[in-house]
Amino acid sequence: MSELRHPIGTFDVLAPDSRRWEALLAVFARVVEGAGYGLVITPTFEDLQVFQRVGASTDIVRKEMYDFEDKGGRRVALRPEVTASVVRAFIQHRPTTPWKAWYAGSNFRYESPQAGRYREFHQVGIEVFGAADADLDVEVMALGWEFYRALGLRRVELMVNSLGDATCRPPYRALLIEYLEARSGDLCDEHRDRFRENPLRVLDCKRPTCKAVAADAPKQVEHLCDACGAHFARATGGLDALGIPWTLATNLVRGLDYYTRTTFEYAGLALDSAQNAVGGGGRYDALVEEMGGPSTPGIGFALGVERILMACDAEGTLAAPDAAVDVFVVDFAGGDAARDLTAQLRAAGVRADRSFDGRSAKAQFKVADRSGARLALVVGPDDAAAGTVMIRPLTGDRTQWATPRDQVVAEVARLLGS
RNA sequence: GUGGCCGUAGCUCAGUUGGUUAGAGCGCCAGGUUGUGGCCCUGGAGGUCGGGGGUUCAAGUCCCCUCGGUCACCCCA
Repeated sequence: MSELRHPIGTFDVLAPDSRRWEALLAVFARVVEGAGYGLVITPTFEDLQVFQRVGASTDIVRKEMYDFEDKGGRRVALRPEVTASVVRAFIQHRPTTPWKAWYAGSNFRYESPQAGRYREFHQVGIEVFGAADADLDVEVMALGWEFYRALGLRRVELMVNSLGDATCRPPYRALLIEYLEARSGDLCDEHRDRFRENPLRVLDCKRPTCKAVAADAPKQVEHLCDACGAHFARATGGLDALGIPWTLATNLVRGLDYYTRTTFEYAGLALDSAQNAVGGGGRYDALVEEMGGPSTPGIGFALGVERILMACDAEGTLAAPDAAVDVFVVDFAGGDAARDLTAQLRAAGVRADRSFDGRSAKAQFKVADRSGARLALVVGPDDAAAGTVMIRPLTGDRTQWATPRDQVVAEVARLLGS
């Protein structure tokens, strides 16, 4: 066992597994860029305040944040999620709205790892600022849906809820507290004392006692104000119009407190329930203003890369694409040909590899075979003296032939093109 | 933070009631073919048995501690 390892809750991804990551990111970029979203790159760490303003009362910010003091005495934190950073960037740069952004990157939460849960994990996501239209909710939910479909996933469920807004959430909240007050004896230990601070959390509690209470609790969707009700009807009607199946999840409460109106989650039905949340998001119309910016509506989602890959494993989709070079140069005449030919081939757009350290012809051919190359270029002492290169197909009819050294790159390009 | 299970070669694992120099398959390297891959044959490299302490004539094996992995609770992606 070597002494140095990756930190707890982190992991390395090497090829060929990493090719699945490349493929996943390429599919995501294709889907969202095809809808007018542009890549936004924000820092991996931010001033601690950026995250504290977003969710001071949530576990993610309270207990799981990787925060520390840097050498300049600043309190900073590795981002536990990306939305806060993107909001901060929006406020700082004030791009024209509607601003449609996508991202891909690491997030950090200090908790003990288990299946599908890591201290550093990866998300892809989108955010849109400056449009309150319910049709945008439809677009955002549909893009996530399309992305899963594009990966080949079939067993994904879209769950939708509305959390109301500043008009209808407070009265609903009061109603919920009143209900919980009457049933407080039936709540789990944790929520019996704490339901007054954050009553919505009880709806999300997985303990059987709380679940029973939550089942009969008043539902926000039945107590929406007229504006939120119309918004929700338009958003869900839009999903129906696009033929995207969805289910109403009246107890859906997300882990961050900034959501308003439409909230949603994607569940991977092929996964165990402990890690079946493969993505989630919602509207956050008050967040930009809360963080010190102009009053601006917003909506977005974040999808968990590790969870999605688990779902792909479970559904047997998204195989790692084969990576292969086109040509492998076998040189046992001193190495000049391997050095020069690989450079010339690459300059001509041909993927080319070679061996090093003067290995035997047999060893070089073994590596050539493993490389997946279609062609080998062979240069031994006789070829070098004659100024020729042997072209040898590595599959099918393996008859090889000699080609003049100064024509071989063009010849290879022609062979590969056909 | 709490609990279950698990740590032997790069990987997957075997290793008997404690007993000599810890093994296999795969992978890797070399040779069999002084210039030609996949199959085959032969050989080789590679291990402080996670670490520390203890019991014992003797510990990969038993005990304690510790570190790590993994899964679950909580929370979430």
